[in-house]
Amino acid sequence: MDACKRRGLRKDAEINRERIVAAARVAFREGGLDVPLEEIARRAEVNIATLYRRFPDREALIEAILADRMAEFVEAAEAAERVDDPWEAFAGLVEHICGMQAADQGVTEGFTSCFPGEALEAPRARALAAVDRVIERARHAGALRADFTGQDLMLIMMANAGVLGSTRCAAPEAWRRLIGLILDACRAGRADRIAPPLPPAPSAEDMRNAMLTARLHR
Amino acid sequence: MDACKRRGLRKDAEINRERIVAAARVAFREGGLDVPLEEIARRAEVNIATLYRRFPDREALIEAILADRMAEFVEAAEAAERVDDPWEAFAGLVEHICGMQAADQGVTEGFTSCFPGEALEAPRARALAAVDRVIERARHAGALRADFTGQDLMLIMMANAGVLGSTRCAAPEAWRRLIGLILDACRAGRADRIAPPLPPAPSAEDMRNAMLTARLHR
DNA sequence: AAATAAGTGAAGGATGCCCTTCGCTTGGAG
DNA sequence: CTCCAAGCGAAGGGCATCCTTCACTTATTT
Repeated sequence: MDACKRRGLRKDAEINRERIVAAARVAFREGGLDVPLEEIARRAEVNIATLYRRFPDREALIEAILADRMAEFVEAAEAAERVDDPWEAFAGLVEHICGMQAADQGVTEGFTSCFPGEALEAPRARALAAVDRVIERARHAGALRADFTGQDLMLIMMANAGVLGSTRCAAPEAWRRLIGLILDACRAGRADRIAPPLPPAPSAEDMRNAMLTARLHR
Repeated sequence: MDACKRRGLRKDAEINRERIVAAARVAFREGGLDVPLEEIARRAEVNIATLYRRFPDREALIEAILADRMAEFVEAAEAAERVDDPWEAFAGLVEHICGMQAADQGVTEGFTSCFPGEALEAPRARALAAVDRVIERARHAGALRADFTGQDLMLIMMANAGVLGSTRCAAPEAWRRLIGLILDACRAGRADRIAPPLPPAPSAEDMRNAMLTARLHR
């Protein structure tokens, strides 16, 4: 009764809600986070007003859809912690994350342009913490280059997003080549030319703000 | 008289044209290729109709602006051919190209989303030919990993575009870190894990078509 | 200096998307 | 069975951007 938030939904409304969520999942996956909401309503065979009643704005809908993708992110990161070989843990995690981006355009945009919505903050922080532990372990094991940081992983995700944006249709496997190259670069002892570290290493906070403003500017 | 295409321009019209071009150069650099044409007209202190009279559509304007960026691309690639050390030639060229992307958002979008406009086809082909020669030389000198191809350079540009899209404001030097990493990966003999080559290597034609359609879809 | 070809700007459809309103319909409790 | 709160769809207001039209102005030519 008092329990969950929306369990006061009438049965038909609940059905419609599921139709919307399902349609949005597909639409965001295939068309990115900017697809017209009206298209989502059409795919759900539901009136646009119904969509707006259930989700006050686009952000709310995105949040609902991205929630379980984010959960997968958390799970993948924590699973990587349990992989024995530190390098395999790291490399496998990178591949998993980038694979998620490749499989879902909404993930690509949502994870790199900004991490929208407060509801996703907690799982996101949890995932990043696990990721950091995986990175630290690989570094200390001497498998991962010593100057690698969590910021670099963000960089990799952004780079992957760029490749996917241009090749998703024509060469949907091209991203594998990119992260193959990058993983080569990440192995410890491989570098005799040192890639410059990010200069004064902008804080995660700065990054986040910049991402938000960047998104608004468009 | 019959000679050049637009040398029939009246003097005031020529002046206005220059104002438009100058404004567009700045606007595309700072805001990307999607800036409203009305904003360009405003910056040029010219009526929107004047802009449309001179450039029938956005593509025509983009073509005019990107022409000299493309010329710089050609020049950089051919200059790299004259650099003695094959690796320095290659690495310097990659840095130059990515630096152009970093300096100009219009270049970032124009060079990776698609290469718009027939007028740019010729210089583009010329640049890519020179790039290929630089790559071949570095490979044969044993400096560049044996499996590196011209496609990989495209991949690098796309990856760089992705990083720039998310960091241009907050961390405008972040891209250097990415290409530092990637260049590490490109040195010959560095790879004991082989990055998978692009599978059946989609033809340049396929790539191009996909880029065009991708652009249309947005 | 007048004629005329060319250029200019203000205004105005057309489209596509966001989001809201309002009268009708319907599920489900009494 | 009846009732009504909740849900629904059709229609529409608002805004941004693209691109065009047309009456007026200005540069050049004779």
